Amino acid sequence: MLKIYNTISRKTEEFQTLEPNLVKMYVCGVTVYNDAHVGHAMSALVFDIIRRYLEYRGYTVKHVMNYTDVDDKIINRAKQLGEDPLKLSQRYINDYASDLKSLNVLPATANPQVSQTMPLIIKFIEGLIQKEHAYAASNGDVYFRVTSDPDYGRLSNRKLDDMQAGARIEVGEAKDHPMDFALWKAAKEGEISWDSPWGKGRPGWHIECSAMNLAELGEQIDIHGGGNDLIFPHHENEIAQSESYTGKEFSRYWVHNGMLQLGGEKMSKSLGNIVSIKEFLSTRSADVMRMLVLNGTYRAPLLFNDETLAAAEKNVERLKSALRPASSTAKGLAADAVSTLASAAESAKTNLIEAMDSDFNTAGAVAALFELSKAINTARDNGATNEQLGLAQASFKELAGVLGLKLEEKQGSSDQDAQVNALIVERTEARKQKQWARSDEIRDQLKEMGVAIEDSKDGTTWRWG
RNA sequence: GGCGUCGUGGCCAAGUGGUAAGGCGAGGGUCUGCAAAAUCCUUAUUCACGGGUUCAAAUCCCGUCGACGCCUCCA
Repeated sequence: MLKIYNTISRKTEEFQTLEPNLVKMYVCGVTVYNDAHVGHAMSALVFDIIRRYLEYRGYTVKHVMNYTDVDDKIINRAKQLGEDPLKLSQRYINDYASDLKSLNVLPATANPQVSQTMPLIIKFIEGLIQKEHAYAASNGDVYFRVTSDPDYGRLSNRKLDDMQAGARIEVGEAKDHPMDFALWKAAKEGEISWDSPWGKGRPGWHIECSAMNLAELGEQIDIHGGGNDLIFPHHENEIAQSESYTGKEFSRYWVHNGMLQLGGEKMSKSLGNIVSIKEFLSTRSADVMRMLVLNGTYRAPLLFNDETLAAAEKNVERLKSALRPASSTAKGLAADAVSTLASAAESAKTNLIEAMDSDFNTAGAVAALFELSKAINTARDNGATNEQLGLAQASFKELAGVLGLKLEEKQGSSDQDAQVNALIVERTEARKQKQWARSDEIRDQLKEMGVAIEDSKDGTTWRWG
């Protein structure tokens, strides 16, 4: 039985879907005006892992991730670059999509964009005005009336009175209540805008997600996800809008990932302590980024530093070792050793499911993979044939795949491979002659080229990496 | 100040009432010409601190200290 921590109840709850075997999951995507960073990658990976696991458990997952392509920051940046804002955002949408692909994140089943949801957004706002949850202000903005929602604040566990007490909240002149938030913003001179019953303008930040949810998944969804920095005000306001509009519970489970930490602080565009996904992938593999996430707890802050990265890198290498072929001189395993390996594969599966069922305990799931890789490697060391290893390796690969790990060895071109093979032949000859200096020289040369070699009784094997 | 998450070995991190998974690092062994990889052994009588409940607590309760996030755009 899968259990998920639900932000709104602050409890771990049994997971039950609205419809049998179907999960409707909406995850807040990014505002596209700049290169995405590894913090965004963390969030994308967390929900990719959740989605993969749900699918592994037999659910069909409708996974919606939106793009915010209309926003102040986009407008500002477009102005700086002298570029059309929608062109700019489209450029970064394509960019982010390719980042996600590089990270082996499965494409969402839908990727709605604000700019393409205008009619529904306007209709949504009109509905809220009709139900007196919103009002058009004198300045051309439309605001949501927070006092019209008796539950307002229940996701983030805040009370309107407490929030008002904060000195940082200034009462907008046009607002009836300081916490009222914009559904529609009147356009400033020369800004990109859309026609609406309230004049030219554009949507506020929160309404887009309510509208796109409705468009893609309907009135009620199973999982709503995003970074925990979105709990307030974004998700709080989404709930207020959607539930005021439909009169129904919006999302059953609210799932929030913790923030990636660089130097003890949240990585964010505004703090400037950023490593972009592209920078990361120029030196390390997608599996390493994913392993970093898997090693942690999705809800907790994730430490991004040399030590945690080095560990993740080693972990990936270690898992890869389980997939290596049998020794060419393997004599075969005795029956009892074969069944030991088979039961190791069985318990790895059981343990992985048990861990993941417990609020996506990925660290526990990875531990199950380590146990199995050890069993496989031991079997190989004891002379297992490829056939004997095959079954365990297949389940190992399947389980790693549930977590989204590819565990592929790097490939070289055939020219490069030929060059390496020639050097290996030369080195083998040198070793036969006990010319250790020459042998080690070639090994160093290969290392420079990015080739790791292993000598054993039955010869030398090598691989890129 | 308010809300929330959390504080487990050198580091990352499971474990939420019955006596500390896993990984990285470190030390030692097997293997090797030497390495590398793999594998084996060792590495927390103890879970921020102080009280309390209990036959029994890292796990529950109270308090203290500390970290991080949100309260303003943010994955």
